[in-house]
Amino acid sequence: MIDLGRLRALHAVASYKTVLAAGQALHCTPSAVSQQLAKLERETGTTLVEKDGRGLRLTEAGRLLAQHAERVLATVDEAEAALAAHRDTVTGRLTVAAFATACRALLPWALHRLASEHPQLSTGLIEVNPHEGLEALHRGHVDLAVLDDWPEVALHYPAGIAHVELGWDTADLIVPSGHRLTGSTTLAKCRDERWIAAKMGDICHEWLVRVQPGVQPDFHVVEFETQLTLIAAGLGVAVIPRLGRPTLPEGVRVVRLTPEPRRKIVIAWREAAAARPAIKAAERALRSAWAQHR
Amino acid sequence: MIDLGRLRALHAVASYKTVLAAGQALHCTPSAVSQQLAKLERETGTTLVEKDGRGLRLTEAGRLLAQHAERVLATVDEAEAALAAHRDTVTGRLTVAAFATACRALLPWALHRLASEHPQLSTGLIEVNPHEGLEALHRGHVDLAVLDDWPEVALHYPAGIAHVELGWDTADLIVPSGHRLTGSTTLAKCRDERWIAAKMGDICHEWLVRVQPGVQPDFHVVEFETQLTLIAAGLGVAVIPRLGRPTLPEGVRVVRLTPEPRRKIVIAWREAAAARPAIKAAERALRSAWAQHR
DNA sequence: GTCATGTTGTAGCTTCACTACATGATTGAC
DNA sequence: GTCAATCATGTAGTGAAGCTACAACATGAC
Repeated sequence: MIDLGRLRALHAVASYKTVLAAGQALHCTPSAVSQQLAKLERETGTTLVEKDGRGLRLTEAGRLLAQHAERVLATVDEAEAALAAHRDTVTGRLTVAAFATACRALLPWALHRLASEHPQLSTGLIEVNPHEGLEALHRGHVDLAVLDDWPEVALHYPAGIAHVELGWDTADLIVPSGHRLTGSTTLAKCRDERWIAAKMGDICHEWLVRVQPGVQPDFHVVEFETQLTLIAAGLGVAVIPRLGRPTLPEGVRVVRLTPEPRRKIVIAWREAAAARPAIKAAERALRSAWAQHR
Repeated sequence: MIDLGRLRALHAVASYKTVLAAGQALHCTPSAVSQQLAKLERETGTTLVEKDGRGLRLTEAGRLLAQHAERVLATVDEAEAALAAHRDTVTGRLTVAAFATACRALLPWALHRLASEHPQLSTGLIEVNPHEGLEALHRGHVDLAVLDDWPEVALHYPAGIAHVELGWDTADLIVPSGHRLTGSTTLAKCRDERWIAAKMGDICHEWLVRVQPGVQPDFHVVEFETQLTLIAAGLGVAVIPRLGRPTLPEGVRVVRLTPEPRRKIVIAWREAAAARPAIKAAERALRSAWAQHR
């Protein structure tokens, strides 16, 4: 198949009339242009130029090919321009993975903002736990992950995954209204409580048994809304983060813990996609949603 | 500017999904394809592919560029196809130079035939003497020349000019009706005649003074029609070729010469343009016109 | 004729692209 | 869990291709 350099040479000669001028336009010597033309003629088996006095003249075939060369070069230009524009455009599809409470408390606002500011971007969301999120990110099933990272159960970020801190979310102990504990306390003092926690394997569950060795939760439910109902019924206590926490029902009370249990909220993406404008725009939108939440 | 080979690699990967298959399609190793992609990414400053399990997945930018690559490659294909079609098509513009009597006796038929058989070909004609014809040919002012070549004043064909014989044209001595010579004669026996010839510098004039040393024509007119009128008026004799000779007026007679003065009718073209279909078609048309003339 | 302007061929250097092979990652079967 | 199959990619080496500098040649103006 024809080489682009040859077409450029032919097109330059067609435009500038002489090999010398074409060479200047292409930033090379006339000899190089002449050689390119000779090779193009050999490769196409066609006479493209003829001598005309001191200069050259294109044959019919040369003019024909030069016209097509112009189209080819224009198409290549378009491709480059489109790519350059793409580099600066928030576009395409962005799928986000996020942990449950972020899905409720942050993503609706962030995705709405993204959609309104960048109509060319289409978005998707899946709820995941942090491990699933990193996996999905790594495998390319999602483009961005919003993860909660408990220091005590620190996440391991695989190579090729970049992450940045969005902020810190504090969790409180939630107890039934008539509970003996008030004001603030430490986890150690709660050792004998009946615990309500997420299911085994869930990071909140992991965190609890890590932070409070020996704890054996009696109730395993995922949704905080349900946990709160169980607490209100006096069945136990739970540690529930503030982000996305439902309005507290009657019959429960907040007890602050010291030290405060905190989880880091993290945004992660593939380093390979770091330059993508949609990623950066999504980070901005998430920060905006985070600020609004606080 | 983007290189075609790289675009081909990207397009193949987009089509075949794996570097391996793309390599097979492009008849090279997967390593080569991989290197091309890596260079394309470096050159564009864009991430085009991402790992996806054992294979690859194109990024948004990759898909975008692959789409454009498809257009570019299609445009290049069109260019090649157009050139190939052009190679087999009698098209463009063909300018012919011919000597005076050929212009009258051959070219009308030949050009008419060319025009009717090849509507895409546009033609032009200029009347020249053989030297002018070769010059015009050499300089590219015309694409084909029809020349008369008197053996005694043989033409010199510059390098790069090809020629082929079309046929031989005989000339006769034309004398007033009452002239002493009849039947046939030799030029030597006409030494004392009053000569009517073309202008100095014209090849017919050159030929006469070369063949008949010492001859000093008294009348110098270019057109044979006029020469015949002068002969009919009894003012002299002339040697007039048969090709394109006007109908003889009253008052003149043909005297055959021995040996017969003959000129070779030649078609010439630039070797560089020899492969052009229009040149070959024009030769065929001229041969047809020549056969018709005889 | 001489000079300015152009094209083109040649030798040599540099760059580029490809292959062969090795390495590393992932998947699915057992 | 291990192993084999599949695939991408990095590296070293090799051969080809492109470019430059220079020379040779052609043309046109004066």
